[in-house]
Amino acid sequence: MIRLNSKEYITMDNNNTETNNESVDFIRAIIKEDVNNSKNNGKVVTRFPPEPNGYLHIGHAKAFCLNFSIADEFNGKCHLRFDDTNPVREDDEYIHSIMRDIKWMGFDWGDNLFYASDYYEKLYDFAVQLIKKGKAFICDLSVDEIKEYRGTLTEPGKESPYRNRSIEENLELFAGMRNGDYPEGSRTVRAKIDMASPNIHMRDPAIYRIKHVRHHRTGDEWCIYPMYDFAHCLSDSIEGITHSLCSLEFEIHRPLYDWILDELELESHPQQIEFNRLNLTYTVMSKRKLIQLVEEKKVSGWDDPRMPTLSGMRRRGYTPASIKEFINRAGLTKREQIIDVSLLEYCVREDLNKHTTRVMGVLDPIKVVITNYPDDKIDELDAINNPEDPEMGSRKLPFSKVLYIEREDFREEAPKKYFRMVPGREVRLRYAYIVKCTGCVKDENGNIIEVHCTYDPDSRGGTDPDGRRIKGTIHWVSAKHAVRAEVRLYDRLFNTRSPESGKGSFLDNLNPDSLEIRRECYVEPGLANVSSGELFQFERIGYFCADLDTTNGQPVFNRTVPLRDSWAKIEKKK
RNA sequence: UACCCCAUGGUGUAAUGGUAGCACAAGUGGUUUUGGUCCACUUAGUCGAGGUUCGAAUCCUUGUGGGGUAGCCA
Repeated sequence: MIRLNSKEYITMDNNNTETNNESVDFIRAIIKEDVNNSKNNGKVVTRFPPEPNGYLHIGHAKAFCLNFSIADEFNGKCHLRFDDTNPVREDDEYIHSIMRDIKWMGFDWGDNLFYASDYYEKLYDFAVQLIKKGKAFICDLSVDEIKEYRGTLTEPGKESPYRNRSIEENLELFAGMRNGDYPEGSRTVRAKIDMASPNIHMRDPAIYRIKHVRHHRTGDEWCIYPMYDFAHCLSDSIEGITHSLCSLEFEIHRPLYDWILDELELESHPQQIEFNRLNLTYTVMSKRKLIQLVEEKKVSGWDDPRMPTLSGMRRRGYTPASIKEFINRAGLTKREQIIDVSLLEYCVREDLNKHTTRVMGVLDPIKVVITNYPDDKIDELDAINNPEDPEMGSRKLPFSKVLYIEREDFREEAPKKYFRMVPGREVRLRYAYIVKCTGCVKDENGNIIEVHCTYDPDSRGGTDPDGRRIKGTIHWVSAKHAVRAEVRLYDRLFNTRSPESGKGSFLDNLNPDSLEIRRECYVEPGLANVSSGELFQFERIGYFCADLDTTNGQPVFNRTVPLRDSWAKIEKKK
């Protein structure tokens, strides 16, 4: 999107710019309205508030793309705030990975880096204020008792016997809690709201608990920590957030969010707006399940290329542009969304098609001998780097008597519509020559070990001099010049559309064939010294990304996504 | 069973009381030195019942279906 002025927005890839009737999602509509009404003096401040207890996945990407993009579109700011209010689950390791992933996606929080733990002192003071107002109390009920007193979804709760302690006593006990006088679990601070509320979150919710646990940033300074519901709204308010965007499951927390800010009579009262989480078919997204995959070694780690984490997707070869495009296309509403992974795949292909260099690589090699080609001759042929972008130029490819082609590109008997290498027929070797297959050589077990053909010297470059139409074109590499490579073929991690639903464990739905490693692949010589992260299209096969495990002269490629394959569809139908 | 939210082709999403459109997926054909890309076309939708209105996907009532909520997690 391009900002025209403070009120009007158009998209570039849409040529009805003059009509300017592009629809916006409901959140942008609300914010636009607020800006038009000069609410918050027309300012927009959003925030992305991850808890540093895990790696970011594409669902988080939706949230931070939203927050950063909106800030950008409305000339505002987006804060990065680590919601580090529960020291038992959090660690610095995650802070680094989260910042890395957000930067990789192309967003910048500038100076606006915050931690909820920076506000512990302020938050403590706010709790004291609430106590002084008679709106919070120290409760000595145990976890089990609190649960019992809370009531159920259908029955109201009972008031805590400690609910009517004097303000003085509450203040004294709270100071004691902070001072470390009491063991964990012995007391909590609770907001005094309404034990009969139909919304359970309003039944005197805990706002502080005792944890004698070292915090990754504040160390041993504190042994009481604020709960999410208390810390989050106040952190938002302290930072002057105008629109606090979160996912749907927090909808029911909104009355509490507002209650706390109202009781404290804070000037800055951000508006919480909830949106739908992003879910993908054939994928699990919950942090718990992703941890399980890592811990039970179902994948190699958080950055396994099959994981929906940003670090996994980066390693797999997904680009930030393709992920953003996908998120934009997925949309934003209040309905539960389960998006087909095929849309994600479409978005990567779309981006990679435009930008990656074409190369030739043979993943399942079989030797081809051009019987009428001179033994020692080496030809240099021109190959176009990207037909979508002439500016990417061309490169030289060595050609010689012995080549490798894909095993599936040769058949002794051709099925209908098969136009690759078949005895007696012609096929084009891409950018090289038209060759005629003359037969094959088998070992004692009947396995084909070599294919023979003759070439037409007049067809250099792959042209057909006398205008005969050659339907098939196949890729190849010169055996003498080829570089051996390892290729890792990834498929979806699960073989059911919603691996999280159904009877058994989601692990029952793991796809046993989600990773296939091919160690004897041959790629064109220019790929000998690729560096990790480089992206390519292997012609006729798919998009590949040089893996972290690549060492000089020994490339390892990850398949990001295969090319669409209409031949596979034809074959499947039969 | 209480409260809250949601309901448009297979999937996702527009239409904000006035012609139900787009994308992905699926299918058919064309172009092609990648069975890729690109192009054209086809299939397919407003959860049900009432009501308001000249007119309802949109507003109201109600039913049904899906989701969320009973951490001293976020």
